[in-house]
Amino acid sequence: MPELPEVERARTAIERAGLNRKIAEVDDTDTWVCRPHPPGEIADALRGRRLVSAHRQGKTMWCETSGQGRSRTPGPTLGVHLGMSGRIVITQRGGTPTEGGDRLTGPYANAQDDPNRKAIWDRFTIAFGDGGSLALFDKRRLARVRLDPDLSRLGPDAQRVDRSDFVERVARGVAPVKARLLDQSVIAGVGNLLADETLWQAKISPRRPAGELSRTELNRLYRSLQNSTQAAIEHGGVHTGEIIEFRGVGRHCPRCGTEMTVAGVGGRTTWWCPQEQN
DNA sequence: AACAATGTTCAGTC
DNA sequence: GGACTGAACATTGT
Repeated sequence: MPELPEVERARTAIERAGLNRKIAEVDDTDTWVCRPHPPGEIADALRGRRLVSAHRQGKTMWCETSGQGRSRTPGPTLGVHLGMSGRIVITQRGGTPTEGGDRLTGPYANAQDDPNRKAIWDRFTIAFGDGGSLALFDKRRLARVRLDPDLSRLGPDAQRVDRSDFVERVARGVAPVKARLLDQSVIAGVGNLLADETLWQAKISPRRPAGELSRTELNRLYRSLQNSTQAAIEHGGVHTGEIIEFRGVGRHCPRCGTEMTVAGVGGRTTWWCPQEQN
């Protein structure tokens, strides 16, 4: 699931329900998700502190932490990347399910109250002193947790980049424009579904070489990206986009009725309308 | 059983 | 070195 809109919602959930609660214990024993930190390293760094703010650039999130005890010196930054399927689940005092957090829905709804969920799919957990917790739930296990994450290779956030910066960065090279949009060092936050949605809205073929787009097309692409991103955040995620339900064999373009085309572009399965997207 | 999956990274080629 | 492509990564769902 997680592209920029889902990560933004997770960040908001942390901001609303996960801050300023004392960290009593941390389970960082999944050495794959927490690599390269050895078990206990993240726990030792966080125990006794509090998360004090939640930030995001593209699909990368991080929390700043408080000093310990009377110390005014801030703690380390806790970086979280949701990977392909990670979600943040926050519980309140006494473990009440996810009030204010990201309630599990859709195919994972069953896992919400599954007693085995924690043991099997919670890859990283912070236990707060009040009895609640913040967990990284991730079936696919491609999520990442790390201290003081390196953000230097991320481009500007797709939601905050201004138009001239966007145009200058995207309109380069001979690679397909979709590949350019997916490159996190160019613009951070666009994933496979949001890219298809944006290109469909802008009526631009995903295969067009990025450097050959006209000024008009680039402006349209920028607008479409802003619109589809904002809509996805408000409506609950990229899966709420218009084009998403038209990914599938025999499906038709919701605007013109032409049968959708599928092919690999930029290394990902890509759907587009061959009639309108040129 | 084989393949795709909303993610990143790294090896290899030009 | 930069630009670009494709495979690998761990696991699940179809």
